[in-house]
Amino acid sequence: MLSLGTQAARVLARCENKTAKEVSRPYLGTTRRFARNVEIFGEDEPATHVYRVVSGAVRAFRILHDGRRQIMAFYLPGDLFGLEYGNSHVNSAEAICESQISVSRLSASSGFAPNSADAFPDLWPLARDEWRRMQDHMMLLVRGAEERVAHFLLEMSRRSGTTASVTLPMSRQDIGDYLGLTIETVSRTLTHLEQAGFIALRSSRQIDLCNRSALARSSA
Amino acid sequence: MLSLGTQAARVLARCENKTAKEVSRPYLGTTRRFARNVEIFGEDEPATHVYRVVSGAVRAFRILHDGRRQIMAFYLPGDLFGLEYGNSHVNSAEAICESQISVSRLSASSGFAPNSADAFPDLWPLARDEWRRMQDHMMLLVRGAEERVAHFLLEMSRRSGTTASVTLPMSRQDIGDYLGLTIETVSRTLTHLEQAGFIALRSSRQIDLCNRSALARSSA
DNA sequence: CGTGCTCTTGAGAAATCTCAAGCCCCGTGG
DNA sequence: CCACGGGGCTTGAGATTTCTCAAGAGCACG
Repeated sequence: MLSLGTQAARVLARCENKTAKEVSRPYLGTTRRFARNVEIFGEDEPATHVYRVVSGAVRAFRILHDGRRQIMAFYLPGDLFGLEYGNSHVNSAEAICESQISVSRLSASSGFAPNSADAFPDLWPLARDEWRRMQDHMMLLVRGAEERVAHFLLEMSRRSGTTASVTLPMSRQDIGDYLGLTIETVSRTLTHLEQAGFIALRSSRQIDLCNRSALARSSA
Repeated sequence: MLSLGTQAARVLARCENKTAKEVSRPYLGTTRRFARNVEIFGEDEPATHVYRVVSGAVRAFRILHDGRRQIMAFYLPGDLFGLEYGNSHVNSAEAICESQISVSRLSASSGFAPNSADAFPDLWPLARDEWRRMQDHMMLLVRGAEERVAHFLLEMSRRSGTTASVTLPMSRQDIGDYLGLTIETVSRTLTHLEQAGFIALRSSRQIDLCNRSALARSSA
């Protein structure tokens, strides 16, 4: 069993209540614009940069053997992404809609050079957030369609910081590929939730959450 | 966007080709014995130790609202587990069968005290392995029953280092809770794989992999 | 006012789950 | 040595959920 020692423990403690959005190291990145469906990075590409969504939205995904696409995560404004545990990307990332992405190089060639003891507390909260999101996502994939969709709506609402209504940047296909459902099932489930009075579809991408507690019960 | 700087980049590079099993910091832990189905740590307990399986097998899981159990990971001899990103455990862990677990305290009170730059390369490969395993697991949950079971058998075979045959320490219920299937579906799928000549069930826990390539095709 | 894309809806097919029964293995005790 | 009992595993049949295939509706854009 490895021992982690005093300083690691202190660093862990320091990270504990810090979220990825609060990581406050200086920004060195340039902001780039990506059009809808344009690739930001691809699977197996060397992971040379880290990214932050300034505006818009991003999907990270993998293509399965049979051509199906599994979306591993959506990233919304403020979210960091693209930092890998290895040298190359395991997922591809694309802009879901017209997006501004802050891109910064991950290497010595940037003028800024903290030692690794400084970098560690930056990396750890990112890893933790990613891990938690993924763990929740995994739990989601073994539940019924209504639970998945209800949970998804609440997650999007929470993450976009809205209360009464949520604007989805992604298509039904994206939602389906994220939840492991077909677009038809996603659509039908939304219709059911509307008929139950839990939500109202202003338009297909604009959804009012009329009854959050009922939604939460559905997602439970 | 945060910058990671030179040393972090070097450290990442150093970690790149290191797996959890190879992490070589000194062991300080004492080896404890856990009987079948005995809890090693529980959800929400403070994460004060790190664990390594010496013999036996461990399941890490969460209980869902409705009483169902989702197994997040199995740990086999040589695997490290229980290291969390926060202060407390998110999963519970139990011995699947009679197991010896090496337990070491994760704090300053252990005599061993590397600085965090030393601890970082220990933590990072662990996080990476865990992340990869989880990502694969997630991809698995959106596929058909036969693919899930075939993949599971190959994974267990690979991880236990055997070639022709695999001995499963866990019950059908454990497998089902890991794969998001019922025990009946797991059982039926194994029967199908046997009828197809891909495997042979010596006993319910002892499975010969007669045709690995066919299995791999099934799991693809 | 078409055209193309996305979304919704329907009906039948397929996969998985649920409920129920029975089997197998193995340890225990007569 | 054999009957008994319990847990784990398998099998079956019908219910349920989700998928597939197909058609049509809504909407933005040229």
